[in-house]
Amino acid sequence: MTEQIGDNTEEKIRAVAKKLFTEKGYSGTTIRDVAEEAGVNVALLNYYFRSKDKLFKAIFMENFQEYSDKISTILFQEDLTLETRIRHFINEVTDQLKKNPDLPTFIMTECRQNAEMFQGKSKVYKEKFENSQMVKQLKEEEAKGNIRHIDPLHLHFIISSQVMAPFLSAPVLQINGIVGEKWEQFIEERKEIIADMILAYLKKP
Amino acid sequence: MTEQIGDNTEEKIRAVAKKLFTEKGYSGTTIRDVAEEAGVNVALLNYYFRSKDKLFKAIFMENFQEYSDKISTILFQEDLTLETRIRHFINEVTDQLKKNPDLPTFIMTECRQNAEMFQGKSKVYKEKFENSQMVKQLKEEEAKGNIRHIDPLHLHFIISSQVMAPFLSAPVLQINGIVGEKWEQFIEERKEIIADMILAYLKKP
DNA sequence: GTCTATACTTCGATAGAC
DNA sequence: GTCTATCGAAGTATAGAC
Repeated sequence: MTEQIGDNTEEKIRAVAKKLFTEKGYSGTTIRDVAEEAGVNVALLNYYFRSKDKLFKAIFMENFQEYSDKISTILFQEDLTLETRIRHFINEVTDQLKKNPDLPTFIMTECRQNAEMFQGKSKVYKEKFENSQMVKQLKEEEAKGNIRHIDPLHLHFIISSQVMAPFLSAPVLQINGIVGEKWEQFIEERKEIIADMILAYLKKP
Repeated sequence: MTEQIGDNTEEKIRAVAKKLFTEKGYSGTTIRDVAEEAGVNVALLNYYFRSKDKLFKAIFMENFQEYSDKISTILFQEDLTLETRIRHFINEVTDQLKKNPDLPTFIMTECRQNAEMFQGKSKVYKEKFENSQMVKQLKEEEAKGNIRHIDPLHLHFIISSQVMAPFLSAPVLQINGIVGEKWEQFIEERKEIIADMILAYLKKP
């Protein structure tokens, strides 16, 4: 009973920083904002995290890892048909992002301003992807004449960008009144539309 | 012979600022950077544009207008079949963005941090879209049984986000070696894939 | 129009008391 | 662990000479 989850100072700072960094980006966020909203002072941030940069990286890499692990899992899972895998991928990654709606923006912003940080991770991911069940399956189905030819990179990019799009564009949608209940519905409807669209394309001879 | 286009100081500042703002975002850009790269001093920026904020908005709104005008034109053009309109839209908007590759990021960042600025523009655009040839055509073709039903908002969002995706994700693609010649090729290939994909979906009963 | 010089503000970081 | 106080660096804005 002495401690509630997320109730200690370090967690509080982390939570606030995560919120602000994803909302306003690295440069747009000041450690003073974070401190104020967390109800502490600036010195304490540096006590826990040494610097703004380290605070950022601590939060960011945690988020990113979680997300890319989820993706890998589905890409490699053994017992799925191509169609099921694609639907599963779209549904799971969407749900994952719903829990972390600012992650796509987070990744984009950071890649733009801090590319070096991703060089390594990205190379590993690329190799994993190329050896995944998904790519293997794409080649097999194409050879069997079940689907048309598509560069796996293109397919992967299309799926990923379609899943991420409403999160990246959330502010634009918001301006158009797609918020709250409507937003939820919009995202859910997209799951099926996107999957159907990709599968319609693949299946067409 | 006394003046070359874009060679006067104001245009020079505007050009440099546009470059830096789109590269590094608003917060990431300093007026000292702009001044230095434009070969002038800080005071001159404030002489022409009064403040960093006004400089930014001047450039931004100019870019945005150009882009949304292009979109409107294609949405309203009279003598196009639905298929041609979709292909045309994808091709034209892609080409437009190739000339202005940082505009999507520009818009996203700004909507996130400065939503009020778009409230008006967005409402107007939405009404225009709902009364466009494209939406009219969608309803007609659906009534004729030529295409399946889709909420025009979903379709518009899918097309737009797919066209913008590689620009928003440029840094991620860059990390994966999609640069220069490869980038050019990637974008061009996508034009056809995206169009085929959307049309495959629509045409499927 | 363009420059120098400078006042004012904000930010990240740290020293040191408790 | 947490706070106050303060520093140096970077940024914004303006006054005033040319």
